Amino acid sequence: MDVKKLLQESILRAAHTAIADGVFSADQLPPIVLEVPPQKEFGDFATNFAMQAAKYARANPKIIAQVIVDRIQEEWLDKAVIAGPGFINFYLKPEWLYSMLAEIIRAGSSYGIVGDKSKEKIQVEFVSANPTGPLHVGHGRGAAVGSALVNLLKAAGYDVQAEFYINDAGNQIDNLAASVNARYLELCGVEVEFPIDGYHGYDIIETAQRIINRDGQKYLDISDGERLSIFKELALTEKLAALKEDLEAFGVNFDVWFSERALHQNGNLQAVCQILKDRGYMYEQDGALWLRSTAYGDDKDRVVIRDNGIPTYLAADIAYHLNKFERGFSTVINLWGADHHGYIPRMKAAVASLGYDPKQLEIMILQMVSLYRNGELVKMSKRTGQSVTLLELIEEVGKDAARFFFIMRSTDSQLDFDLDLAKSKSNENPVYYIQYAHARICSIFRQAQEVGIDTGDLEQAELKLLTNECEIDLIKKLGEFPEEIISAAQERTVHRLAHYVHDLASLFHGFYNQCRIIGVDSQLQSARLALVLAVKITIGNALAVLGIEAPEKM
RNA sequence: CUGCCCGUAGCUCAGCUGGAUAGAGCGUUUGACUACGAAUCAAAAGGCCGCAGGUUCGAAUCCUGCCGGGCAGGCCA
Repeated sequence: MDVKKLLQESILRAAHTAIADGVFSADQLPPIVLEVPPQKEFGDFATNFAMQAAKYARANPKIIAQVIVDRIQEEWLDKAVIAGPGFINFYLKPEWLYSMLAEIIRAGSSYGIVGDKSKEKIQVEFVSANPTGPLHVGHGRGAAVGSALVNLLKAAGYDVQAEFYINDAGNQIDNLAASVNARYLELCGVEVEFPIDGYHGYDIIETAQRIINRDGQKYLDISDGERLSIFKELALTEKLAALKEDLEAFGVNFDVWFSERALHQNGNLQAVCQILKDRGYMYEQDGALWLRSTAYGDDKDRVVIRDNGIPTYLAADIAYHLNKFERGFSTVINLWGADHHGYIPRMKAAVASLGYDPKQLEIMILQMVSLYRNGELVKMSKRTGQSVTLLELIEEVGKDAARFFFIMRSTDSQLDFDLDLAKSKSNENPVYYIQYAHARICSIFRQAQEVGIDTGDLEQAELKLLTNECEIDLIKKLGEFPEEIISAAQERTVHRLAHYVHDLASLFHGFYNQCRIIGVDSQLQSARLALVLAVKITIGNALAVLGIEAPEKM
């Protein structure tokens, strides 16, 4: 079925036969990597196996290549030739393309859902923004990449859970309460000083106003402490709801919303400290409790419980990660903003101190996002410390364009987000370029139906009539989708998929302009409809992973 | 000062565990709608892959040192 696998097996067999024949000797063989050659003249697949094997065998790569070529004979293989410094190029008989195409149509919406790794539970924790204000564009990158990564890992067969860690304990929440309190008093005509670390965002005033609208000035009569604690809960509930709403509008959903406060209330912090003490990674000094994170490569040890008895953020985080691993995840992936990268060593050290392999905790750092409008950087407000909110961004450029722009770049690179480009509904926008391909295909099928063409059973069509170069290229590209999913998932690189689907759309548009579909000879017409259907399926499935709509019309 | 990320075409960026002539989009120039959606296509121009060493059959890719930009370095989160 899978030609690539067959080919790998053949190469391996040939190598073993050659060794058995005593042609060359090697106590070890490199993995057989097959790649699509950079140029078509080099065939359908190529391998550098001979060059790699040359190292172990201490022989001339070209000779090893020759030995292998001499020993490969398959009915589906047209020829294998040696090229360049020792590549072996394989030219396959075209049938494999057609059976691949038929299989895509048969698989339909499950094409690209590969493998079954459901034994492996992976958790992805992302966004986890403080519920103290609206999400901004930086969170947008995390939200888009995180949700796409979840989809990608699911497509690759893993059992995946998306989680949001709610920072509903600690300083920032007290500041939130104090800020709302100050705004409330202000609006009630009471003169107050705004808290130094307070949140200046307009949304805080709105929250205070809503409290007044609902409950009037009745909170003026109670003590400051009581009022603060009531406002804390009110604000938290409201901010959290707003967060969920914004994320849903962005196509982002979580399986679990995990409360930090719950960790405190359930005694998880004390418990984890006890475990670390027992394991010898925690000690007392200057009245505080320290994690011996230097034992696992951190620059210095870290305070976990302050000398005033209040736990640091790290304490909750350690308890949280222990909780994650106790839930049975073999891999835990955290998406963090670049400003948190300095936190990695201590977190890894904490995981190691708890007896887990730090490799089980993968931390993906997303570099900063800068917005550009009219070629100029959109500066963030000094006073509120906030840039454009995610919601504003979605309203301005649309969910799909925003997601695509966040996803299309490597997370290691800083992102220059061009607002004008993202919202232009024209040829310069890569999102619409891809969606247009999908809509165009849907239009073709509408058209076909109107003139009474039977579009059922297309996998039965005479696919071997597809012999144009652009048709062949398109089929090959379609066939790469499953392995694209696998490698993107392995490398946690969602942007690869964005590039793939763009390339696919490009090949489709080229084909479309060159080959007439409706109205040609009816056998060829069916074959081309089949091809186009497979493109629609693949684009649709790829976009689904990215969380982007595949429209029927635009 | 130390750590992490980045430096590739005018701009924004790909380039997978080292491999064949370094790619894409935008922008620029020139062409293609009296047949399926021109939000499209075809073609051209455009590169000491930051610099300097090293590793080897072979380096944009790996190592070291510089240079430039971003982000961190709290008993804040």
